[in-house]
Amino acid sequence: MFSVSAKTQYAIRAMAHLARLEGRSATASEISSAEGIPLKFLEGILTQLKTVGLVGGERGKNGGYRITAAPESVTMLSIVEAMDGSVKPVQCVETAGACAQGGACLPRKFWIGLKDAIDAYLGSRTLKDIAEG
Amino acid sequence: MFSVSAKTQYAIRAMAHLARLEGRSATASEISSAEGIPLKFLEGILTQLKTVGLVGGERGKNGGYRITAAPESVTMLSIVEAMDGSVKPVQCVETAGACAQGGACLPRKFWIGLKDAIDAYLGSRTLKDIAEG
DNA sequence: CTTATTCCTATCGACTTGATAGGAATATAC
DNA sequence: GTATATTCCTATCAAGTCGATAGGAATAAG
Repeated sequence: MFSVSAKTQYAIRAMAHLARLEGRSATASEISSAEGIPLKFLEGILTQLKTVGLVGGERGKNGGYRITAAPESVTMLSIVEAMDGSVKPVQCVETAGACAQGGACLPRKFWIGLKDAIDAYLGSRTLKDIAEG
Repeated sequence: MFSVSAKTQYAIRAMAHLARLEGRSATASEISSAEGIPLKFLEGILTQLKTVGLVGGERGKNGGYRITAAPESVTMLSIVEAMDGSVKPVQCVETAGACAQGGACLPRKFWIGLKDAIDAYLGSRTLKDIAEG
């Protein structure tokens, strides 16, 4: 239950790898072999991390990826959300009007509480906690 | 991310239905039509809830299902675990020795912390909170 | 112009999930 | 003891998701 996708786990490893480089860049190939992540799969992950601005990519020879912020300012939540979207135990946590019971819907409050608990945890931990800088 | 299966959502609705009956029994058919849950699917869910002891089932004519404990003593965690197993963001949260880094593995500590946060929330809410008894 | 790299799109097999179907076991009622 | 209502067991199915692979286009350095 509540298992995390391989994609997200890979993303965290990749981000931790880049964090240890302190701003220097690494190619997808380097990260792939260092962290044991399938290259082509990793490419997609890095592209995704790039679109949300967590990493920067430079094309062409001598290109590569670099982290764009200090590890202590990158929350785990931002990485998880970049991969698998926002925490949403049930669909209706985002659509207030969907339920017939409206604001009085107890299950909805329950699920929103769960989302908040998860977001709070993931939002309070940073890459620095993981990368052992 | 972290979406809850339809099965678990159905199970909660079914349990809430039984909770409002205060110990009286209901057939799967009744619950199915009252809560809008596919009958055959629901049967499997109730069987599963029975194996963990959350409900009792009586066969034959005039049979049905009844809740076995007071709603305020049934945690949401127990229902969720009955449906989809224990909260386990990554495999290694249960197998301490799997990781090469052993006890020093920071990601593992991170995931265990997430599990603990989720378990704490789900364990602190009960059926009573949902069923508006 | 060659080479190394990011980036884009398509595809694949395996697995999971929600749902359906048929029927066996069991208990009640008449 | 037969009909009926119900739980319970097993098998199956379609659709979707996921992890992974493949080929190649765009881009930049030298």
